[in-house]
Amino acid sequence: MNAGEENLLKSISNDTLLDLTQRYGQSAFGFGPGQVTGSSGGRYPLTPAADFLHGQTGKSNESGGEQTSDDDDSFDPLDPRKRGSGFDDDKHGGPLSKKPKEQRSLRLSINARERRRMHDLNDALDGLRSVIPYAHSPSVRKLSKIATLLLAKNYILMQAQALEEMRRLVAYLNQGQSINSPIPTALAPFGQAAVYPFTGSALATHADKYSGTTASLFKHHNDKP
DNA sequence: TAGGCCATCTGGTCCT
DNA sequence: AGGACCAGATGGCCTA
Repeated sequence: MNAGEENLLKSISNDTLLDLTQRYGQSAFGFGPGQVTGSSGGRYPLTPAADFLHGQTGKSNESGGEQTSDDDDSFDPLDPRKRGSGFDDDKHGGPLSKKPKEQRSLRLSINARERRRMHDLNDALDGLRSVIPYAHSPSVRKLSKIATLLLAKNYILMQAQALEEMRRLVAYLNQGQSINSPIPTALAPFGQAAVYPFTGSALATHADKYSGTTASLFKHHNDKP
């Protein structure tokens, strides 16, 4: 882990998590060990396990060319979300319009493959979104890619740390000490520092970098003027 | 209107 | 040779 990453990890703060909690509501962060927020929102209907499996199998299914030939995938130039730069569009006189038919065909094939690859990547990101703790509500804006990765990374770190604290607690109890004896300093913050171990605000920092403000990441869709 | 985010195209590189 | 991966470029949509 390099210094930048370390700084990032250390900087996920209680404040940031508190902020997320407030924005998404308590239910979105009602996760203890073993409890991931329910993905009952309409957008992420799969269970985490099922979705993970889907993510694992989806790539092989789709990339295997199960149903898509190179040129007949779901690309729709009229769909605003699927429109690209249009360089292969004769109407725009792109480079491909001047190339031999064979080269153009090859290019289209490569483009289709790349599109599928990116769709697989996005499917995997959706799967990741579905298992990290934030409000999976249709009224909440979907996490951006970068926010998804940052949140997931820190969620993993928090879980790992919580697990470690749990192990230490079990070891301590197994030593036969009275439960009424003073809790060691190391265990005193269990449930707080263990779950929210970091100080600073790297997520906010990165969110600011990529989104302008942290708040913009979690804005509600129906917050329209 | 500017900035953020995204999908797509494209050419280059690496791998099998 | 063909496919996967990557990064840059481009243009569209959305929001503050």
